[in-house]
Amino acid sequence: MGRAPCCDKANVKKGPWSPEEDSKLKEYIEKFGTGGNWIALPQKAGLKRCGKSCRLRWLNYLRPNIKHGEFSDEEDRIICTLFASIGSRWSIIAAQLPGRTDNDIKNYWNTKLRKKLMAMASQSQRKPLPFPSPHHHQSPPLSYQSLLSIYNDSSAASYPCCPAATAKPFSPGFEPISPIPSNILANNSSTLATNPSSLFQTQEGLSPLQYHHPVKENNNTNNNNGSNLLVFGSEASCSSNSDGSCSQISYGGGREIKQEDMGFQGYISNGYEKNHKFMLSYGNNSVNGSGNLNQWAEKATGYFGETPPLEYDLEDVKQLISSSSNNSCNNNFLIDENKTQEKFMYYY
DNA sequence: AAGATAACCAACCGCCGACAA
DNA sequence: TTTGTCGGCGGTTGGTTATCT
Repeated sequence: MGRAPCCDKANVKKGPWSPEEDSKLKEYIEKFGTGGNWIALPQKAGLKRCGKSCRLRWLNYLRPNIKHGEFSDEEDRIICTLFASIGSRWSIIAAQLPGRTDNDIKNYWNTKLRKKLMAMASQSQRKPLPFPSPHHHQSPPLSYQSLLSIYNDSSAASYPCCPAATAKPFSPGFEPISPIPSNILANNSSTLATNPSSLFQTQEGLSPLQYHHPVKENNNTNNNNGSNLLVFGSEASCSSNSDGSCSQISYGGGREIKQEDMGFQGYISNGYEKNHKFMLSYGNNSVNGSGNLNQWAEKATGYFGETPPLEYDLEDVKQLISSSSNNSCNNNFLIDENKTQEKFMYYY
């Protein structure tokens, strides 16, 4: 049984929005809000548009505080990192980049960022690879892992970070990663079956994303010296700080994350500190370099040759993150040697 | 200058999950 | 439990602009 169309397609306008339509929509929403019903909105607003179209136009273009234009290096890095961790879940990635829309980021990734990484890779092909390449003995092509590594290296100059690094990988303008609601990455969802987060599954088959809720700067109970910890780890749970507050929130099942759930703007204004560390840990595998190098070396696919298999992006980017943790101090990922399970962790 | 090609990006489409009846 | 509706998401399309030949 097919689904009824959301609107009478014969009587709705399609194509680019005119300034008049824009102002009508903007005016209406600013006055009355969406009313929680996009389908009914165009009629009320006097627009001959599909409700979905109105919603998209509002979210991607008319909404206040939308940022257009060039992406910064930091934004690039964040996109790469999140792409590596959660894949093409643009709405989630967008929620971490205030002012950017999922559509924007998706377009940017598909048209520029991926190519940017490729270009960097081809430039650096004359240099020795940071990884052994068992599959290609001559002129080994780069994998996406190394692409991202190259990216991190090339932009590292602006972040003279070093291991002890409280140096922040994010630009001063970057806001904290907001709490990822539970629903985000439920490991038992069918969506995630094809989702990269499944790569972080533990041997035990547990892989929900663990998330350490950011704590306020003045919360001295955090055992990371004020760093907040985001863990994509093995167990859905909520751990308490000594003061009884819960600074670690884990997310299991539930509905999909919504951008408004992320609430990054309100969150930003709530006094969370902005000096963040970004941390990736693969648990035991990441404790020493060889683990990751082996991981790299054992990978049978995902190298880029003359015709880069872009479908391996995600896989490669993910592995890169683990690899790059050990090969460069100027990436965003640090190792938590205390972890015994594979975890994807963000400190901030 | 003109046509061809590439790059960009706004918008559309269809699927999915949540929710209510 | 089933069915219908809606919001939301991600993939894709197609029009426009920029660049190349």
